Amino acid sequence: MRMAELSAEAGVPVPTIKYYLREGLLPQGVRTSATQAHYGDSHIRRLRVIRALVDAGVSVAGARKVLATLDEPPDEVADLLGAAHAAVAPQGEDEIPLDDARRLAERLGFRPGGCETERIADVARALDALDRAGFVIPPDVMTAYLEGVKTIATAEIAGVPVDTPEEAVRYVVLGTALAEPLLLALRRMAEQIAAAERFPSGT
Amino acid sequence: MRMAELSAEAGVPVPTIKYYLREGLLPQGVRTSATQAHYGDSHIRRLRVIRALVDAGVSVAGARKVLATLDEPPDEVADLLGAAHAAVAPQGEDEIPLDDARRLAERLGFRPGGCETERIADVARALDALDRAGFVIPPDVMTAYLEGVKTIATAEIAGVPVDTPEEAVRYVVLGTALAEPLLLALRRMAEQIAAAERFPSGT
DNA sequence: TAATTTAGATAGTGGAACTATCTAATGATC
DNA sequence: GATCATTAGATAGTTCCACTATCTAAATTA
Repeated sequence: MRMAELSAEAGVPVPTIKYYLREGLLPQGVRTSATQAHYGDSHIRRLRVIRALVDAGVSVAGARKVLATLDEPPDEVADLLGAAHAAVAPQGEDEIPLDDARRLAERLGFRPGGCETERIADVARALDALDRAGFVIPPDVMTAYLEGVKTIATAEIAGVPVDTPEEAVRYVVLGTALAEPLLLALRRMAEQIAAAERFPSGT
Repeated sequence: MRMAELSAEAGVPVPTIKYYLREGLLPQGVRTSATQAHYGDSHIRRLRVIRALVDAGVSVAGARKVLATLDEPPDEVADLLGAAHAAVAPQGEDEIPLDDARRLAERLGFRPGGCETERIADVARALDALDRAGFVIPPDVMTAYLEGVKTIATAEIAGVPVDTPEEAVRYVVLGTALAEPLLLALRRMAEQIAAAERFPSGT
């Protein structure tokens, strides 16, 4: 298939496809001459994934990392997850206290070596931001956060398909990035439902 | 306090403060003459909240909505939550099928009137994005998502302080926006911990 | 009086994600 | 085989966003 058809199939403008090619998000097609190349179904699928990532709020640079991990996955699941997380998590350089975050990690069942420091730092940064805004999360709510994410994460990891490595990689890498908007949307929906129960329409 | 001091106290550059004033995120100070105004502690606190929102990934336009809700909150909790959600949720115009999202809402305990359609549409959009990427969430994992967000949302709503309306408003509005990065970071951490248990360092 | 500070207006910057144009070479069609 | 459309690759331009800088006239402070 040629560029025009790829564009039509995937619903992505030609200049944008060229941009993704330049940025290394989409592999080159098979060259048939100096000014022609042709593309296959894998390109269509890849384009759909790119759009999904970008729509999910992942930057083009982040999407490149995610896709690079998909293409050349590390062998160990922990490393795979680490790469997926590194591509998606916001990064900051500044030093922040990790103690509170570490305590939360322990409450989640953390054991030394069971989780990279960078993820603890993520949590620490989020806590720090809350703190700087003067916002305090009630202890009971924090406990529920831990319980909720534990439920979620345990099921996600239990759901990693072990039949073929490709499936596992796809599941872990894309699941990390693409499920985020869904989880946030589900939380908002659940909040409204819970609010309707507690405050039945009258304050 | 004058502009320079406000800037120093809040750690925000003067031009940025002026920008926030222009954009209506920060209320004007009390004018003492044609070229002077002075600011109070409320301005410092407000600036910290603005920075926290922006750091949390909320756009300046979104932050303006969040702050407007803080300043003039609706009376009903449901409306308050709705306004906070509307300010934070990604918005899309296109028509998408709501059926799957509605089914999830029902599994969360939805009852007609218990949740605005816009939140269901959010979920629907997230599901659609997953779908377009060809990514399928295993049923067990989706069940865990529902259970997890239900745990989280129930505790959050139960934690709404009812002593003073101001507290309730602050809790609902800021909690909606500021807890998002924390939840995502906690999920990533929990995933790594769960992965370390299931795949103990050797695929 | 002189130096500093400020409000308000206007304009400029840098990054991100596209989008457009151009050229030379191909491929498809008449 | 002439003509017209298409393409790769290069380069440049656009739009939006969140700032950041400059300027002026007035006011404050030293």
